[in-house]
Amino acid sequence: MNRDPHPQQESPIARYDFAHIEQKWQAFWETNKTFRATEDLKFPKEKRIYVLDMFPYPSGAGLHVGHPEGYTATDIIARYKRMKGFNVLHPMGWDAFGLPAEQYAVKTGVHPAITTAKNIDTFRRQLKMFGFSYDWDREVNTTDPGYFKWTQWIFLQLYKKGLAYQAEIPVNWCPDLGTVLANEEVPEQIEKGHTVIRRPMKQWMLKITAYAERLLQDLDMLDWPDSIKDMQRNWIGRSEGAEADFPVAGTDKSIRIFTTRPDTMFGATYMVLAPEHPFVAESTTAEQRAAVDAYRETASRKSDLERTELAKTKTGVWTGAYAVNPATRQNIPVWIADYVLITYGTGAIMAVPGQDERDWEFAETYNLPIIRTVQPPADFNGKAYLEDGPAINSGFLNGLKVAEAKERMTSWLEEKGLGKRKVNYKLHDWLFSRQRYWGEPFPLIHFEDGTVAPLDDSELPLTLPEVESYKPAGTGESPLATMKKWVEITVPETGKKARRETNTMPQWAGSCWYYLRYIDPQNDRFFCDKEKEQYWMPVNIYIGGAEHAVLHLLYARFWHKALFDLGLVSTPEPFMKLINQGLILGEDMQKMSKSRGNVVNPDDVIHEYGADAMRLYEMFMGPLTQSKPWSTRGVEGVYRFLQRVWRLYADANDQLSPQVQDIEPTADQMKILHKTIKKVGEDIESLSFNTAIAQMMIFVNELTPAEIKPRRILEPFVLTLAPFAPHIAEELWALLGHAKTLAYEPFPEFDPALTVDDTVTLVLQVNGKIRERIDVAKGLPKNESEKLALE
RNA sequence: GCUCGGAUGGCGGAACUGGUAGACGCACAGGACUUAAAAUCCUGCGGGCAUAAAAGCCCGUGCCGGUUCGAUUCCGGCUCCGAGCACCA
Repeated sequence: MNRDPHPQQESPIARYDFAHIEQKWQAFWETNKTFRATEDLKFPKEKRIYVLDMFPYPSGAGLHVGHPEGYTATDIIARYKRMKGFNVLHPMGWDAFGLPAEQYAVKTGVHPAITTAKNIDTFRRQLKMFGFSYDWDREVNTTDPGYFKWTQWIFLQLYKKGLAYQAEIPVNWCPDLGTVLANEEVPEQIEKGHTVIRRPMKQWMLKITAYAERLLQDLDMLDWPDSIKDMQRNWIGRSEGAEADFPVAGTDKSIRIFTTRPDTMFGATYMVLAPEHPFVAESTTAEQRAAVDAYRETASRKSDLERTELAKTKTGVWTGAYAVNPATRQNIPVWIADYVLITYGTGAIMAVPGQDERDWEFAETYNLPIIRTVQPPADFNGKAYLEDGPAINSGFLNGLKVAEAKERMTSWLEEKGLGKRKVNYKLHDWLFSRQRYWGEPFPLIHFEDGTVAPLDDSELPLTLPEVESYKPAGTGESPLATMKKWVEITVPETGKKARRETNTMPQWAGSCWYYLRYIDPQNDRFFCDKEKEQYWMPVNIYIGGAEHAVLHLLYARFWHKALFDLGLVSTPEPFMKLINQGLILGEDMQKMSKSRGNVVNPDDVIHEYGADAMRLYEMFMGPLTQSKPWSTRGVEGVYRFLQRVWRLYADANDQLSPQVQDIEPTADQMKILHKTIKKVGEDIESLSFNTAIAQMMIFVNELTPAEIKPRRILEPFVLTLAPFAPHIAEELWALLGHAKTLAYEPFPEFDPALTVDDTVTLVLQVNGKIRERIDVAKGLPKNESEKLALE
C-alpha cells in the first residue's frame, strides 16, 4: 500500500475532485451516446416515456439558475425511468426566433442568425456542464431552415383547412416595438413599459376560436395544475346566453346584442354600443353628431388599460337614436359608452340597470329609468340586485326563478325570430403576423388582383433574405417589405406578377410543434414520421414555467388539435401531465434581476461546488412547484453531503476505502438501505425530490460511523443516488469495480419487510394529551402490548 | 372586486388517509483534532416553568370559532402575502 509521502502537509481527509470527475463522465456519455433514444419495439407502450422540458430562448445573458431547476427535475425522472426499464425520450432544443436578437441587430447590424448561433453555443455548453441526459442527436433549433420548413408547411395545412385568414381589424399596435401583438402578449409588454394602442390593420389571423369548445372541454383529460387550467378556462371565457336583435326605431335596421341574462329584457331601458361599433356612424342623429364624434375621438386615443383604470365614473353620449325593446315594445335610447367593449360579444348591450351594477351606475349618472326585473328580499336596499329571486315587471316571466325565466325568454325569442341561444367566448382569433425580420416568413404570395396563393411544398423552406436594416419601418410594414428583389416575383408557370407576404410569424409558431420534431428531427420528407409519432406521443411529463399558461400552452394545444383533425398526429392532446416549477428568488427574497444585483450565475456555482452539488441543491431547496430563495450556504450543505458520500467509499488517495468489505450487513444497515430505496423511488414518482435527498442524507449519517461498510449496502445506494448526482455516482460505481455505466443498471428493489421497524412507539393519550410513550416490540400478542403499556 | 395558491423554529423546509409537530439542511453555541486557522468529527439547538442534574409540567403550526377522545391536517368566518384576471354584459 502506498503511503502518503507528505502525511503532515496533505489533508488526510478524502475529498472528491468534482471538476475532473464531472468532465470525465460528460465526455464518456457524449462519446458513447449513452442517452441516445431509439424506437425500439421491444418496449411495450406502457414502458415508453416522453419526458419534456420547455425549451429555452437562448438569450445573450446565458443560462439563469431558474433554467436548471426544471431541467434537473426532468433529468432525475429520465434517469430514474431508464433504470426502471423504460425507453426514455428526453430531448432539448432552442426556441431561437425572437425579439432580443433582432433588437441587437437593429442596434449593431450583426445578423440575428450570428447572435443566435453564439447564444445557442453558450446555452449548450452550460447545459452540458450539468450532465443532463439529453439525447443531443435530437437537438432542434426553430431558426434552422430544416426546422422552419415544417413550421411553414404546418401553417400551410392550417391555411388550406381554412384556419388562417387575413382580416382588417383593430389590432394591438405597439409603436415602441414597431409591430402588432397578440392579445395574449399585451400584458407582458405593458408591464415592460411599452405602449400598446388599438389600430385597424390588415393582419393574418389563426382561427383558434374554432377550437374554443374543445380546448375548454379537453382540459378535463389533462393532469395539469388547477391554476393553469383555470387560467385557460378564464381566457377562453365561455358564457351561455342569447343573442337578440333590437330594431332601430324608424329604420329597417337592428342592433344585435349578446346577453347572459335574457330573463331581464323587460328591464332593458336603454342600449349601449361600444364607441367603435360600426352602427354608430349610421344611427347618430345630426344634432348629436358632434358630441358622438368627440366622444369617439377621445375613446380611440385611450388604451384599453386607461379605459379600465379611468372607469371610476362611467361616461357616454346619446346617439339621438332609439331602439325598440322586443319584450316591452317600448322605445329606448341608444347610447355609446366606453364601458362597453367592441371586443366582447357583439360590442352592443341591452342595459338593465335594475339588475346590473354597471348599468345602474350609468343610469344614475344620466338619469335613465331603472326597472327591477327580479324581486329582491324585503330587507334589501342596495343597488342592482344580483341574486336569485322571482321575476317581476316582466310580463309572461313574472314569478319565475332566474334559470327558468332565462329558458322561457330564450325560447320566446327563438319562436318570434327575434334572437337565439348563443354561447359566447372571450377568446379571439390569434393574431399571427408580426412586422419583424427575425421570424418565419409566410409561405404565401399576393397577386395584383388581391388573391392569395400558398407556395408549393417544393418551394419550402422560404428563407429570409439578407436586409440592410433590421429596423421595422414603423408604418406597419416589416423590414422585409423593403427588399424588392425578394418581395416581387414572377410565377414561372404563368408569368404572373406577385408579391410575397412580408410579415413574419410570431415567436410562438416554432414552439407550437417542437415536441413533435424531437421525435424525428432529421426527416426531410415529413415533419415527423407517423409511426415514430405513435411510438412516443403523447408527452408524459412536461415541466416548465407558469408564464406560458395562456400563450404557448394554449397555442400548442390548438395546433396539435388541428394536426389531429388532419390525421397527422395520433393524440388529441400533446402534454398529458404538466408541472410548473417555482421561481428561484435571490438570497434577498426578491426576484433575481441585474438591477438588484442578486443574480446567481450557474457557471460560478458549478465552478465552485460542481454540477452534482448544484443539481442536488436545486432539488433540496424545497418543493419543485414552490418559489424559494437561493442560499449559497445551502449549496455548501449539499456539497458537504456529497463529500461525505465520497468518503463512505474512497480513501484519501481516491482508492476504494479499505473499510468497504464484502461482509454481511447488520440488520440496521439493511433497514436503512431498504427504507432509503423505498423512499427515494416513491419520492421521485411524486416529484418530492427534497425529501428523497433528506432520506439519502439520513442514510449517509447512519453509515458514516460504521468501521466496516458492507459492499452489499454501498452498491445499491450508489444507484439510488445516481439520478440526482450522476457524475459522482458513475465514478463510485466504477470505483466499486464496475466496467459499464450505471445509466441502465436496474434501480434497486426494496424488501417491504425490511422497511418497517421492529419496535413501535406506543403513545398513550388521555383526552388527546400525551401521557406516556413506550417502545414496544412488534409481533407481540395484543394483550401483551397492552400489559406493557399499563405498567 | 373576482379566481387560484400560501402562512409551521433564527432561516429553507418535513409530517402518509385526523393520531409522537419541527425530519433533513442552513445558521448558531459548546467540545475534539490543530501551534493556530480552515477542513473534519462529536454534542446541543421552538418558547416557558422547574431542577444540583435529570425526570417532570405548561404553551406552541397566521387570527377567531366549530366538529372530534384527539386538528398543522376537516368545517365556518377573518387577517396578511404571492400569482393571475379584471367594466366579459
